[in-house]
Amino acid sequence: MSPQPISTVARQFGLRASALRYYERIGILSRASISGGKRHYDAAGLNRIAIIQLARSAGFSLADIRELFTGYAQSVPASRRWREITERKQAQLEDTARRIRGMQLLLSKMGRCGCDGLDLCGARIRKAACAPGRTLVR
Amino acid sequence: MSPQPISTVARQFGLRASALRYYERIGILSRASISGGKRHYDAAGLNRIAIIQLARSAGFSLADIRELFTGYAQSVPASRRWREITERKQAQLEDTARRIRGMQLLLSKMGRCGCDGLDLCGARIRKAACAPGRTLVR
DNA sequence: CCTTGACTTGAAGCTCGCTTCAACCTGTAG
DNA sequence: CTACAGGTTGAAGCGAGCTTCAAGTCAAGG
Repeated sequence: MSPQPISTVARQFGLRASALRYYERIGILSRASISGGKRHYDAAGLNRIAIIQLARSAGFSLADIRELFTGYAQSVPASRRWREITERKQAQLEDTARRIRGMQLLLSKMGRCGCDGLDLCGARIRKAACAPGRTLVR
Repeated sequence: MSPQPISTVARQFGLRASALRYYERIGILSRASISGGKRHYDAAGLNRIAIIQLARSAGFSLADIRELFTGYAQSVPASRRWREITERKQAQLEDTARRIRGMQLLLSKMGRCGCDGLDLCGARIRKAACAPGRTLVR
């Protein structure tokens, strides 16, 4: 398969061309070869985009992804990079998940609020005894 | 308790004074009475801030909170407002939680990647057969 | 040759929830 | 009186992850 233009690649991955250019600008995509004033992506480029997409969908920030590509000595194999980086990410996600569970608990209490007016409700929250719950999560 | 100055209130709630002024500006806090060129918060003001804090900790955006305060006819009691709004939020949180679980699953697959080079790994992702997992979560 | 369409560039804009800044005002202590 | 603490205002900045815009370039088709 010959190198493809940016619009084709973008469509393939469900991205906008502007996103690909942005990735290049911030250095997570190496500069695409430009011929005839236009970018063309070969297999290596497509592979990298695939990695970016997968990592994004697992919650990686673009900074995380840059680290994956450029934060290790060349000799470090992909497998170890993934292992190290995914471990950190797991911890972060676990944390996020915990906060979400806290919010859900709080929400279920809030849904059972019996106050007439919001002011009263606020007063009860301040006394930490309102139906919406007395534990501030965080 | 007499009306308190902004710095005291901010400290009480663990906010910055600038945040309180911001809330006022975007209309989720009613304009504080100003005497001697300075804001002073009475019980009603404090109650409202307490509600805002609780709602924030349950994942409400400031727009959600504005709706809670001003998106209903005056006659609608607090209890019903909470019920309606928390139901929507529960659904959103459930959705977020699902996506997080998807990410965790994906991450655990990624951690077991055995690829040597990232390019190879990307190629496998493209063929949807790489260790990091073949299901793109969303 | 001219138009069209797809691309290029750098710069600026967007959302969210604030924070920071500069310039100014007010009340109190010494 | 001055100095100082602690406010006030509007405007601008931040970070993340892009998108949008204006102006220019390039190749193909008629």
